[in-house]
Amino acid sequence: MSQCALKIDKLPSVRRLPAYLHLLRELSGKGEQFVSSPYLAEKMHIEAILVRKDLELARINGTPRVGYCIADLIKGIEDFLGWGETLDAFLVGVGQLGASILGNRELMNFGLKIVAAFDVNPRKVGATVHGVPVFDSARLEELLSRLQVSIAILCVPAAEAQQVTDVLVASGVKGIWNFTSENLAVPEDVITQKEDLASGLAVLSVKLTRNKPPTH
Amino acid sequence: MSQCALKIDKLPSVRRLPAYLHLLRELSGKGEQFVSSPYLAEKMHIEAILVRKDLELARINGTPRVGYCIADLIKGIEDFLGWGETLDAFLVGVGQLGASILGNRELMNFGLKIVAAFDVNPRKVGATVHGVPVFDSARLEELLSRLQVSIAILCVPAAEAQQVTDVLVASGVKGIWNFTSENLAVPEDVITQKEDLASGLAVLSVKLTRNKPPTH
DNA sequence: AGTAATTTGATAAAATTTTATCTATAAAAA
DNA sequence: TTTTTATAGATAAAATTTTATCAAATTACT
Repeated sequence: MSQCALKIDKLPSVRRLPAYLHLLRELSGKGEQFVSSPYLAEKMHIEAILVRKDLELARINGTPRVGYCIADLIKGIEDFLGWGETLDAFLVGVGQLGASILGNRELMNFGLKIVAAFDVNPRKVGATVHGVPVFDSARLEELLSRLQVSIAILCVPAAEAQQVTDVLVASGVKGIWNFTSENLAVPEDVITQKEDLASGLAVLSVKLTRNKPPTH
Repeated sequence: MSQCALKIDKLPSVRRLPAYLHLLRELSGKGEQFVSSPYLAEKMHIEAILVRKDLELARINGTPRVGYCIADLIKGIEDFLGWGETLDAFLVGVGQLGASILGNRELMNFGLKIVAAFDVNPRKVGATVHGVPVFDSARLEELLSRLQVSIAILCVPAAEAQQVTDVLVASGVKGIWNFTSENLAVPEDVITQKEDLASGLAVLSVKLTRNKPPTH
């Protein structure tokens, strides 16, 4: 087995890393130097041992009775996620959702900088939404190749999702953050990440019904 | 072990159910009667056996060589999720994100009906956003007890999240769909579901970096 | 009618994720 | 200084989730 083939999945852990990062930055802002796994566990509502397992990804050593150095942890997590230097991204589809993503100041803290947005609506083209210029979707291909952007945020209506995706892929986009309800078809070397509001609601619904007193 | 204590977790499966529902409704709309696990698997980019495992939750029997009855599946999934009859919900915080959630027509298909929104901004109070009236946040407690709403969608700034949560909990809210970056503290009998944009981005980032050719 | 092909569903295995246990270590307290 | 306490980290166990295997069932084909 080659040194490159080591599987570093741990997707559930990866999913929790941004929450740690958020907490750690908050603590850092308050001037804290160290943090312990029990502290983080309490905040995150998980077990301390799980926190330690998660933080193994950051490859930072803590010290007994003291905890982890917050600055090191932040750096370690950022490095693991590749959020050291921010990546440029395009956003396609400046509807309600697209606009709210453009307005999300926090994204910049997450390794992503949206440098341009695209829409088919002529009344939106030319405008600037939260500091991001909106271009005509017809220029997507042109600007993609010009700016060498490899990440796209997809917020178009479901009916157009696959078609836009095909353009993105053809222009060399390697990662698509998919906010549509479509299951996109892409080549093997393109990564898609689908965000699905409903899945969270499903979890909430199930937990709520399980929480109710039985009705028999 | 009592008959009520049987653990019906399978959270990953639960998370996928809405995606099945979406596909099934689409097929149903096209007049299809039956669907097979290999078909759904291809659409969802997962294995057929996993589809069958997931669909066990709906407690619907398929027939060999034919598949599952789409109408039955839809009903079974809706019932499992408690999405048979829609629940009323309040939305608190009509910012960009809140407004985009109010505008999400699909939510109604997911067992949730937002009957009122709340904001502290006097310029928003009194308005109607996507058909939902916006009230002053000061009236949250009053209207919660009056309308007996048990689900809240939290879209306020992080700094106010816990404070608003305390009001919600005090007024009998049992489920909070949390779109803030705060880890809310709530009593044991209150369910919170935190939506975290960044976690999806983390997965995308990690997969992208793992996808790259090694640099040594 | 008989055969082949496809799909479900049951059972089992494998993989992943979470939790538990224990030792070593560093700091605080006695 | 010695003892106590809290925490990290290693190892192991348990729980969960995904994948595999195979028999039974049903349809389509010969």
